[in-house]
Order: sequence, then C-alpha cells, then structure tokens
Amino acid sequence: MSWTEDRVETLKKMWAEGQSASQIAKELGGVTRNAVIGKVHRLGLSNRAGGGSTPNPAVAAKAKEKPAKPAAKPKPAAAEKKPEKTEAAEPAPERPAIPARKQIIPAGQPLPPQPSANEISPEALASVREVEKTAKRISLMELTERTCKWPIGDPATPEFWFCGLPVQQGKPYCEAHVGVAFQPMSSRRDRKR
DNA sequence: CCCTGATTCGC
DNA sequence: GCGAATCAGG
Repeated sequence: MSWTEDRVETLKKMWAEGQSASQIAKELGGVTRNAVIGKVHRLGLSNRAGGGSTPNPAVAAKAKEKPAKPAAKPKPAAAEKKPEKTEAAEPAPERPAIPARKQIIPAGQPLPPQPSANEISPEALASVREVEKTAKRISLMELTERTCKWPIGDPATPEFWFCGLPVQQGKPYCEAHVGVAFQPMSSRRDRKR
C-alpha cells in the first residue's frame, strides 16, 4: 500500500478528528499504526493543533531532551522473531505452581450483585451473552489485574467461573461487562418489564 | 497486559 | 519517503 492522495486525506481527516493512529491504520488497511504515525510526522501534523499556533500549553512543556545516541545500536538479542506457534492439540492443564500466597487477589472489590435480566438494556444483555460464549472461563486463581472479574454462575457450584477477557483499561471488567455493571441511573429507571 | 504517540534509522 | 523497531508513557 502506498500513500495515495485519497489515503492521505483520510489520514488527515481522522487525525484531525482525534482518532488514534491504530484506528486510522485499521480504517485505511494495509498499514500499521507505526506507518500512520510516521506519515503524520512527515506531514508535519504531529501536533493535533491545526492552525499553526500552539493552543496546547502542554506541548511547550513537552520539549524533551534528545540524549544524542552515541554510535552503537543497543541491539539486545535477536532472540525473538517469529514465535512460530506450534499447535498442540492438547489442553495441557498447566499448573503454574502457585508462587507463595501472593496469588491472592488483593483488590477485594465486592463483587457486584448480578443485575436482574430485566434491569439491563437489551443491547448490553445481548453483548454479554455473546461474550460469555467466548469468555476465557478462568478460575479465581487465574484472575489478574487485567482479566475481567465478572463472575458467572453460582459460586457454590463447580461450574463457577470468571469471564477473564481483557479488561477495559482501568475497570475491573471487560467492555461488555462494564456495560452491564455501570448502568446510568437514567437508563435503569423507567425500565419496564 | 492492553494501549497511546514519538523517534530513529536502514531501506 | 517509508515504516519496523524501539522508546516513553498511561
């Protein structure tokens, strides 16, 4: 793929809209976000300020010192190139060997009450059901800082598991579950059944 | 770990 | 000019 006028225009437009480089790359296709960023710089619009002036004070403070690379390129070790994933047709029930008792989940965030199905929006509910099919189905021990902690099933049951999908930055749940966990009061009210 | 943009430099 | 690799940060 090359930067045709068309694509550059899309790039400019989206960048101006505040779209992220990865989003732009995905939209354009055939390029990575790095390519997009590189192009953005070459076009001289790294600063999302269009006018030419710098309305953003943070930019001024952003002035950073350039260490001036000596000469030798700090090439660590080309140990990794293509992981070459070899498909093993076995579940391989790995036991990571619990390292001490650090494995206890610290966040004691009280688990939310499972909302009644009739209180959440149909869309959110639909997406949740969709997610639960593809969920990781991890156990309590496998919960980490960034695995969705949405509980599914009855804790008193052996089939109890947690969603486990990647969380929505910061939040304790994945996108879908954040959707049903944080319902605005406005939408919860007036919901008839 | 997921993501963001910024920079460098072989091509 | 291009963009992967890298850097720096959230």
